[in-house]
Amino acid sequence: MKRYDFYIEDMEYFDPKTIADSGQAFRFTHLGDGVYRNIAKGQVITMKREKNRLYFQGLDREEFENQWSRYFDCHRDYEAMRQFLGKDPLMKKALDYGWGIRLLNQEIFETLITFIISANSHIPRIKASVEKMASFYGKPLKGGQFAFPSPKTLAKVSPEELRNLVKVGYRDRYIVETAKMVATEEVDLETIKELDLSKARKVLMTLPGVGEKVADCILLFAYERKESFPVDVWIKRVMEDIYLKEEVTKREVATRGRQIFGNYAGYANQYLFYYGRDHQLGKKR
DNA sequence: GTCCAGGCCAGAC
DNA sequence: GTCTGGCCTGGA
Repeated sequence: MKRYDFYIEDMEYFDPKTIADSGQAFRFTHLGDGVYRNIAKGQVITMKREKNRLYFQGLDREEFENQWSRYFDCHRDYEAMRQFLGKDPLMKKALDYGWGIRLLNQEIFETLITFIISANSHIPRIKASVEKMASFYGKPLKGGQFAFPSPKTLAKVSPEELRNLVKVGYRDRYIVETAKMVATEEVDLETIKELDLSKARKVLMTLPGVGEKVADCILLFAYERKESFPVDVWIKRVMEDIYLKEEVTKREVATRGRQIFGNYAGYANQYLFYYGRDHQLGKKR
């Protein structure tokens, strides 16, 4: 990176490209030459990994330590996690393949809405919708970028407008209704932090457009519930093929996933997803 | 033209 | 509680 504000040396298991492609966040963009831009927390930052150095621009070292370190999950011991998960052969491969994944700790409302959008969709389309949503309703940031809109703002948008402008399809009313429930604090996203996993899940699922899978994603990617195990089609295929050796319901896959991987279930999930999807694991011909 | 993708919801049993 | 069909949209 030609210009940077600071760099971190010898940071293991941190690769912007892998994070950008891991399907947990939708505002990473490859600007070319290995430089990635991300927008979060009202900031636009760019980063690049070159060998053992991780270059950052748009924030200084102090900001990284105070505000971004947790976002990038830097307070967790990835070595210990990899030791624990690496005991089985498939997971070992998945850990190597997705070596640079961080399990991000993102903003709650943004994660909630983007994962409602993600239902029955795919990454390029989700990203396009989220970018449009930000540019139409978000606060302007530097470089012509936009922050993710607030609950209040989205609560006031009409579903028709959302559908036409942001191309979210039938999820339009889910988004507006959910934004309303958050804006009025009918559902308080902060107090969910205090609840145990199953209770938190239930509360999230009272929001329209949030089912089991989306709730588990929000818990994992925004609430730091690393024992959460979201089950999408890829995880289901991989788990049935490699671990369970039988076809079961998604709910059963989630339960058994948490049993097998314990407190690291969320990490296992992320590596399996990234590896399984790229290798088309368990896909029926 | 047909098919389907990181699911959710409503309605029927 | 479990199962089924319908659903926006865009790209293969």
